[in-house]
Order: sequence, then C-alpha cells, then structure tokens
Amino acid sequence: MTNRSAGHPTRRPTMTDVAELAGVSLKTVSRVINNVPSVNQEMVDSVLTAVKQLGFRRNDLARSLRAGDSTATIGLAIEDLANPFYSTIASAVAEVAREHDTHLITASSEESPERERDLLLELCQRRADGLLVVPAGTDHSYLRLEIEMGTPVVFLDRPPTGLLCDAVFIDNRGGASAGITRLLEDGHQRIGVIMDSLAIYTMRERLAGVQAALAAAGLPYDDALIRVGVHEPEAAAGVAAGMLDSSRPPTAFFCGNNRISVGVLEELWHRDSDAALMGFDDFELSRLMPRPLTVIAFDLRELGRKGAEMLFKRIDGDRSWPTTEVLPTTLLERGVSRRA
Amino acid sequence: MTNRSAGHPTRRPTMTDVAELAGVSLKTVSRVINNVPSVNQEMVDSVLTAVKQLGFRRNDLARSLRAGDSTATIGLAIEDLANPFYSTIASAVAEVAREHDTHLITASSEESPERERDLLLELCQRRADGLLVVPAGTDHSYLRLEIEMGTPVVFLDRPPTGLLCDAVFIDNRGGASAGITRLLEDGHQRIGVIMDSLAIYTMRERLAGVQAALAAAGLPYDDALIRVGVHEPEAAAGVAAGMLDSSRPPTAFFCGNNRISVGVLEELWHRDSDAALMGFDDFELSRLMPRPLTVIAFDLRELGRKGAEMLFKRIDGDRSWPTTEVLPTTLLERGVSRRA
DNA sequence: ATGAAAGCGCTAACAT
DNA sequence: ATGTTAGCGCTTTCAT
Repeated sequence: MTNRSAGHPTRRPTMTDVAELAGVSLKTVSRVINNVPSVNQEMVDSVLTAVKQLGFRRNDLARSLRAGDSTATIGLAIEDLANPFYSTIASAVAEVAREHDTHLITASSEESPERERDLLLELCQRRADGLLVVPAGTDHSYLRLEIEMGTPVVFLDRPPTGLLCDAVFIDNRGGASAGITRLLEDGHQRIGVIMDSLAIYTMRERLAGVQAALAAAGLPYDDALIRVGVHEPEAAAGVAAGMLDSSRPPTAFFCGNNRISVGVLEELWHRDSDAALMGFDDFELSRLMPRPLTVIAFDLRELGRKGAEMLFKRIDGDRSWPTTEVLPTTLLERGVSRRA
Repeated sequence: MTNRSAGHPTRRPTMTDVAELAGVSLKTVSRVINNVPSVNQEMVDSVLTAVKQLGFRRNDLARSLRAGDSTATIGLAIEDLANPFYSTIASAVAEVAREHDTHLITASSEESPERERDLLLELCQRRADGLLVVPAGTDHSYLRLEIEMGTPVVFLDRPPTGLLCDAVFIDNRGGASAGITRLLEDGHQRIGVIMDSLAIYTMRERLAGVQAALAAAGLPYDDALIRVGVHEPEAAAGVAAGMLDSSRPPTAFFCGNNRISVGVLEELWHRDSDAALMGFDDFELSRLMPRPLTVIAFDLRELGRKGAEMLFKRIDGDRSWPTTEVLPTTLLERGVSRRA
C-alpha cells in the first residue's frame, strides 16, 4: 500500500505518546479515553492534559481490529446517488444508521452488476457490519458466503437472485391493480399503459397488477394500448402521441414510473388533451403540474428505514429465518388548477 | 467495544489460516494476495486454492492500520442527503472518489453545528484520508489541528469560519447581479426580491449582488420590495401575494433560491399574473413549469468534482497555499407554454 | 524466492 | 486502582 500521506509535519500521536507524556501506563490512557469510571481523578487530569497538548485522537481502525468487533459501519449499494429515488433511500438508511451510532458508506454501481459486486465485496473487506442492497445485478449468489461469514445483507425494492435473504419491497402489483381499478371505476374503457423495460422487476410486477385488474373487469386486452421498454420522457411523450392520434384513442393513461408520467403529462398539456393521467410513483413538484394527475405513491423513506432496521436486528444477532416485508401504496390526487 | 457479531457459525479466516492450509508461510500468502510477481507459480496455485476453499477475504482494516497509511476513504459532511442540492454534490464527489479508488462516507449533520463537528472528528478518528465539508456550523477552528495532523479539508459552497483552507464556491454575487441586470434591461423598474435568511452565506452574497446591480442602475431602493428570512414556498407565495396586492406592485420577482421560486411561481400562476420571474438555482422539472421563468443556473456536479479534486491533490502531498475557486453561473430561460 | 520476527494502535485478560 | 502482556490481521524489514 502506498503511503499517501508521507511528509507530514506532524504524525498523529498514539496512546503510547500520551502515556509517556502523562507519566502513566498505556492502559490507564485507554481507560481514560474510554471513560472507565474506576480511575483516579489525578491521573484522569494528567492524561487529559497530555491528550490536549498532543492533540491525541483515538484511532478507531485499531480499535475495531480485534476479530469479530464492530466497525460501526454499514454499506449501501445503489445505482445512482444523484437520482432522488436512491438518495431518498440513502437518507432514510443514514438516519437509522445514526440512531445506531453507525456510519454509512454509500456506493453507486452506476447500474453495472460488476461494479455492484466489487463494491459489496470491498465493503466486506473493510468489515462493514452489514450491507443494504438496491440491486442492479442479476446474480447475488456470491453474497451467500459473506452472509455465512457473518455479514448480514438486506435487499431493498428488488429481490436478490440466487440467494435467500431479508428484503423489503413496495406493493407494486397491488398498487398498479388499485390504480387501474380506479380508472375503470371512473368509467375509462380504453387505458393506454406505458412501461419501462420488463427486465426491471418492478415493471414486471406493475404490469402484472395492471393485467390482473383488467382481467378482473373482463376488459378486452388491446395490444395497441400497451407499450413497454419506454425509458425516456421524450419517448413516453411520443408513445402517448401515437396512441392519441390513433383511430381509437385512450381516454386515460397509466404510466409505469414518473419519468414516463412527466413525458406523457407534457404531451397531454401541449395538445390540451383531457385524457386522465395516472402514474406510478409520486415526484417532487407533482402538485405543481399544470393539470390534474393521480399518482400511486409509496413511502420510500419507510423502505429505507425498514430495511435498515431489519439489518440492525441481524447485526445484533438475530438468526431467524429470512423475512420479506411489503409496503403499501396510496392513491394520491395531484396537480393544480388555475384560480378562476 | 461491544462485540456485535457474537455467535457466528463461522469466523472469517485469516492469512494465517490460509498459510496453514496451503502449507506456506504467512508472508507468501500476503505476497500472493497482493499480486507480488516474484512468487513461484506452484505456491501461487496452492495459496489460491486455499483462499477459495476457506472463503478468505483480506481484512482491509488491518491492512491500513500501519501509521500514515491510506485508508482509501474520504468523508463528506452535508446538511441533508435527501435534499437534491446535497445529493448532487455527494454524487459528484463519489464519482471522483471512485476514480481514485476511494470510498466515500457521507454524513448528514441535519443542520446541527454540533453534529457536524462530531461527524468530522469521528471521520478523523477513522483516519479518513481527507474531508469535504458543505458547512452548517459557524466555527471550524477545531479542524485546524486535524489539518496539521495530516487530514486535509476542503470546503464547498460556503467558506469556513476561523480557518483558512481550500474552498470552492459559486459566483453568487455575480450571478445575482447579472440576473437583476437582465431584468432591468427588460424594462423592469420595480423588482420584488425575496430571500431566505441572511444568516446563510449564499443569501448574503446574492443579496449583495442584487444591491450592486440596483445601485449601478441608479434605481431607488424600496424597502417594500425586499424581503428576507423567507424559508418555505408557502411563505414565499404569501410574500409575493402581499407585494402584488400593494398599491405599487412589482413587475418582476427575483427569488433567492428555488424553494422561493416555486412558491412565487405557484402564486403567479394561481392569480394569472404576468409578472416576470427569475430564480437563483435551477431545479428539476423547471422546464415543465406552467409559465416562463429564468433561472440563474450553476453546475453543482462541477462544484463537487472540483472540491474532490482539490482534496485528492492535498492527499497526494500538495502543501501549497490554500486555494479558492469560484464557479460561474448562467442565465437560463425555462418553463413551457402550451401549443396553440 | 521464501520465511521469521517485529510492530502498526488499540483493547482484553491477567496480574499486582 | 493501576500496570504488564499478549494479540487482533496485516505489512514490512531483514535474513536465508
């Protein structure tokens, strides 16, 4: 390992240095630093004086070197910290971590399964006490060994592959189903459904919910009204435009995520269409959108919190069978209208 | 320190275990693990076999225990990871960190100076190689010692107090000045100015820019048109409403940050006012806002990247005099209008 | 090319 | 109540 901090004016003092200056033993310094009560007040004073004089600061790396000791660190692997979806989760996880006096190392995989793997294994090398994963990869069997070695793992939002472990999900299927049902109740017979790639677990679940609701209503299945693999808002706008321009246009749209919602919304507003809009996942400023829309909302912070809490239970020794928790969704009316 | 992982079925194997199983010395294992070339191929093989069999994973804590060695970790202190402003910075910092094979520990102070201080000192205890700070606190002199001890620090967005060190800022003053100047060029004589608390450095700078531009234009200073200490969108809407309802309403608004912009925007839209709107700081979906607005934009990722790069220069041994960098702003026309 | 021994900074076990 | 010793898992002299 290269010494990246060569040539410092000062080297950080150690407990030995403090002990020497204070004229006490190393162990006494250790006791004082760790607030062990049974220490003579005079010694405490002289140690603290020496600590201040030298600018001593305990080396926590050395402290947690002992085998099996906690490093007071957990790791979180996400796809992209700049995305509000992930940063909201990260923030909630950090909050729980703080409650447990634990630091959080957040690592972005940039959607690369290899990077995700490398990151998680590196976190194991640093002896993180546990790991949270919003998976990007498609095989997580390599984590089995790490879990056996004592590093618990909890998955968020998406299930692991090739591995059984704790996880927290959103009720994608139920939410989508409820959304479609609402649209049907409102009298819509032709609903345009626009989804991102079905390679994404949540999209498969949401589509399944859509189909279940349509089937339950006995509505004829119209291929022209379902489009998957739409990734960008612009593409979503285009798809919506195409459907609206067809001979039998939809009277409502169901959007698989909020990027799609935004694209469709823009298209509807531009052409002053009064088609209804429902989107999965709320987004910032949705209440400011220039026309009414309904969103299937869920509590992302709760997802992060629940997952982190499950993880800390494991860290604290819980060895029970892996658990899966599913968080509910809510239908929310959003968007503003101008005052008359 | 409590042993939080007591009772594991397996304990993580060490290099000694690997050496024993492979029938070689500890040092040979170390060489193989660290890809030292001068090792007999047979030994390499037997070591790797043992590594695989035991599920060995090097303990990076132990590795970086040696004094002065890098921990390949930097720390970032921000106010709130859930806020896109900070998560964007964090993401950019993480990106640079990754380029340097370094992990990032991001800690939210929740706007508490004490927490900020605790966090930063804890990061020093874990021997982070360096620290980035978007400061919440008002005294950072305690960092001087840490810097002397070899932990470089770089400030982002706001300057340190009681301490001289590297920093990267946005050109708040120049940006605000340019914004006001543009409004004046557009013929506006009465500009409502709404700011958050002047306890915030960036607000003071922006207000100074506003005042400079107004003074340069020789425009009379009207107290009724300047309001500071506005923190919430709702409050901003209220302030805008008050100004608009006055006997001499403004024809344009200048908003100190995007929370204020959103509040004012909503008010303008509701009452169908055609007052011009200019806001400091772009925001997601600004181009979807239901009326035109101009934003003073800046590159937050660049702020994070620049700061991180300065930090790594220090970590790599740069001991030159502290530097301050100021990033430019741009005026951007935003908002959409409905198709005819 | 390989290995034995020392030590990184700290804490736990065991004296005194 | 205080100090001594050993050892965490690894890397680094220094021998061989």
